[in-house]
Amino acid sequence: MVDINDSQYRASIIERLKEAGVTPTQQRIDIARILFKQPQHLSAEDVMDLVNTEAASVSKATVYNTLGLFAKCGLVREVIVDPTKVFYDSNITEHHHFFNMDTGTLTDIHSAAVSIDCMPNLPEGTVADGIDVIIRVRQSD
Amino acid sequence: MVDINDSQYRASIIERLKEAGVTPTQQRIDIARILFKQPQHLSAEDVMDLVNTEAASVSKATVYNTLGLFAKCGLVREVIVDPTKVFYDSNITEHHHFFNMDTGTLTDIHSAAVSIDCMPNLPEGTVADGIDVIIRVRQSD
DNA sequence: GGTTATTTCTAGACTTTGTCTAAACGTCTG
DNA sequence: CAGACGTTTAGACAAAGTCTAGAAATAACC
Repeated sequence: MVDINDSQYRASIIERLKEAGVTPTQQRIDIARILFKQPQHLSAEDVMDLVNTEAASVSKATVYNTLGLFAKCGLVREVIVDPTKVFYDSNITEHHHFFNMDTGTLTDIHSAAVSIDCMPNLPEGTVADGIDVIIRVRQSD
Repeated sequence: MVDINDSQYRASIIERLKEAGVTPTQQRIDIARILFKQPQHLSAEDVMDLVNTEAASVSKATVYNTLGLFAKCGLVREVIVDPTKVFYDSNITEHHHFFNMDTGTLTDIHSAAVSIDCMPNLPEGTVADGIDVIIRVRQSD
């Protein structure tokens, strides 16, 4: 388990933000430290709660702006499966998801476990941006 | 193009609702007539507008309740791709979707064009409910 | 037919996620 | 120091969808 307050971890976060072309401000570092601690799926509200549990306090607007910015820069991936909220996935390697509709939980599917064997023709005048495969599951017990 | 007011069409709608175990009330018929007119992707608001364009007037709560009921009974399929609203797809045959992020438009992908070659192991204590494949696209021009 | 019981529908209040705005704050540069 | 630019903030706002309590159908029973 990564220690969020470790200074080397902090330095690596700053480096990662810079590489993505994002100015590493205090608030962005606070948010990034929580997101990148481990591969996970967090809603904006989860991030708000986690970042404000510690000393730091980041406003709602900044949390939303930052998550949107991170998504745009490829630092996190937006996962849209729950009509009530967006999940931000800190694992940006190619993979897919199980979504448990009863618990609202996401679980990763290793990329190799699923393969799209032929790419369908895209609609006129469009380019592909990403492929999401979501397997919806329910509790059996 | 199906005429929504055709009495045979109306009778077939009622039959379809009954088969799905849904009591065919006036409001449900009004909504179903619009949905099943052709394979399409409509938001709850789209349905509200369309159903209230005609003579009939159906309340917001009923539109939401009815769409939820239809989805539960397998008469329509919920498509969750846009964080701001749910789409209801009147095509319930197996297929997938392109989602144009610039226009907010859904387009069908014929089922055969994509194949999931091996079903990954589901999480403990769950059963599969459905597989969604979404290819996100952007305008190239 | 008349009287209950049950389901469905409705208006409008409410909740929740997320956006917008305008001001304040920071940082960098000349 | 002063101005310019990017970032953060509180709080107002917007939009999708839910909830509630009563009205209106519908069905069930005598």
